[in-house]
Amino acid sequence: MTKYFTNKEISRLLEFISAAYEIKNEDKFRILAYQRAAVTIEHLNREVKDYYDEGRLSSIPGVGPSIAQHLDELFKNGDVRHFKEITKGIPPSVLEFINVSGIGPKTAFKLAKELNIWSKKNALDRLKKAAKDKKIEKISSFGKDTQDNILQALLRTRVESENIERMLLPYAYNLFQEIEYFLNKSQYIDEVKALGSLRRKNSTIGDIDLAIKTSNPSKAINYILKFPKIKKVLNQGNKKVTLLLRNNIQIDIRAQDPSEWGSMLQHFTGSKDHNIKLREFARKKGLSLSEYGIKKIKSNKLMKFSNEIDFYQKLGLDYIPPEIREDNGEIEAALSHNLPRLIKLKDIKGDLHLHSSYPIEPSHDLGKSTFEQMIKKANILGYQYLGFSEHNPSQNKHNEADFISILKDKRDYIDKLNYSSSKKYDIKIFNGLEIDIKPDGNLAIPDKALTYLDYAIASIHTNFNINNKAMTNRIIKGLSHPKIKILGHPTGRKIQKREAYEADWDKIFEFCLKNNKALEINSWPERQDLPDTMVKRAIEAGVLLVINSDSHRVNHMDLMKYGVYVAQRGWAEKKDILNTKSTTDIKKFFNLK
DNA sequence: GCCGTTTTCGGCCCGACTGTTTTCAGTCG
Repeated sequence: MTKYFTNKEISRLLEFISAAYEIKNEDKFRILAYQRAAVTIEHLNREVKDYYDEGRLSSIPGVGPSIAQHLDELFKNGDVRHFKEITKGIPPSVLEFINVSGIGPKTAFKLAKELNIWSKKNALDRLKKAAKDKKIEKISSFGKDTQDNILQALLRTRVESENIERMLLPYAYNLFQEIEYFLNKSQYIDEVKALGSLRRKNSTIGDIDLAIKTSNPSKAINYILKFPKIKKVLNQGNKKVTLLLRNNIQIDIRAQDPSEWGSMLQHFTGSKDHNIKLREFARKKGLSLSEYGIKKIKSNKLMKFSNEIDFYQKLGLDYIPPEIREDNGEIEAALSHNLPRLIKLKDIKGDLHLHSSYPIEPSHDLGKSTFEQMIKKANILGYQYLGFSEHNPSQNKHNEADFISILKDKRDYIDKLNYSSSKKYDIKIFNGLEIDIKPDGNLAIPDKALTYLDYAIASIHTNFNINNKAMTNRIIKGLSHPKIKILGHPTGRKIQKREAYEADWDKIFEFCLKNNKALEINSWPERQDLPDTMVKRAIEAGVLLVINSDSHRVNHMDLMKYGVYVAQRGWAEKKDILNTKSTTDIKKFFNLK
């Protein structure tokens, strides 16, 4: 009888084994191997259980014959004998403690032992109490400062566990701009740049990383410390400073000389996985990489780089855009000159998911801006077409005749609009609708009413918790009508609020490819749906995507850029995105004359 | 313990900062 373990549970288990090895002073490369396997599995976009069922556990990167065998045993028996032996004498509380910033395996073990905190339950609360009771400073090799730091870190860990966690990208970006504005006022700071996950345009951001270009780091850092929103300076040296702001956001700032600016950007942009892979690659060429440059290992000679392009070129690589530095094959592609030419915001020629205030008596929320206001904005954005796709009229308040009359009226209105606005703007207006896919897969609108539309988006807004097979069939059935051209916010996830629903995406991709349906990348910051990893999968499957803002008012139309970022992170090129195409091509895709 | 376009054996990313046992281990990114 096989047991089920989630990726997260397996990742935590391997992390615990790694910690146990570290506490026992085992070989550091074995520790590293477990750590790497844990991290890979945490970020895997398929279930480890699927690999097990296929007998391919060791095809997971970082999982070799030994770990594969242990995982095999885990799925078969529910536990692993070898793991039990290793973790013998290691308190489970250690796994809780190492989540606290500043506490690693060794410190965790010592705390657990000296304070006699064994079980996981309430481990952090008990640690906090010990710190408050000044028990930690009495342990040998610990002092008052360490005790204070642990207490402070525990208070922040608390916040994390309450799910306040990570910022959405726009929030992080606005905060960065505020800091940037302040820093740029200093005469000692030549340039300020967002690095880390912010520069890579991750959908969520933990800490804000940024760099300053300066020839006088100590003066520059003194200036930084005057930033008004600082609650606490977490650590401070000659080259970097870590701040905690009043909103509990952590800011890492790194100062570097202009001559080393390029290597520094590369180093601090990450991702960690990308950098590790890059340094391993460099090492094989006898080179060692750091934020200071590229060093020839034999001669110990350091080459400096003022820009990143030269840095990558020195390694024989094409310049890799920050958005795809995730160790997803970009280094190999850069070596063989096969990097994607990522889509840009200016490639976008229109927006096909807009909710106007047109009184359509919808099932969900109506937009707040008029057709005219949105067309005017589209003109400013340089768009060539727009698609209005309000939610379908509510089912329980309307009969078939009502549907037909409402949609016929909207058709007439749009036709007139196309005629009148064509004198003012060169923008084609498409008459769309966003239609609910009901739990049984039927559309929430009578067939006859669909004839008035140019196209429609089908979306799931209710009954998310059905099984994989039922959801897959529901989506495919919902997409089947010829007027349906787009699957809206396909996975249904809301970041930090709702998980994506279960579905067989390979099957859905295949259906879309065969039947000319596009999958949406919804730009709404808390959706960003499809997520980047799914974008990459969809593109590899050959499916066409469309980036939409899902605007409910005029200023939302500026959110398009966040959808473009997701597309970039998923390796999308212009050709992969429907709304980079001309009005004529869109008409063809909609089967219109 | 993992891994391979120099290798199936012999390597394995690199440096900053902190606190304390004051010379370096532990932790982090």
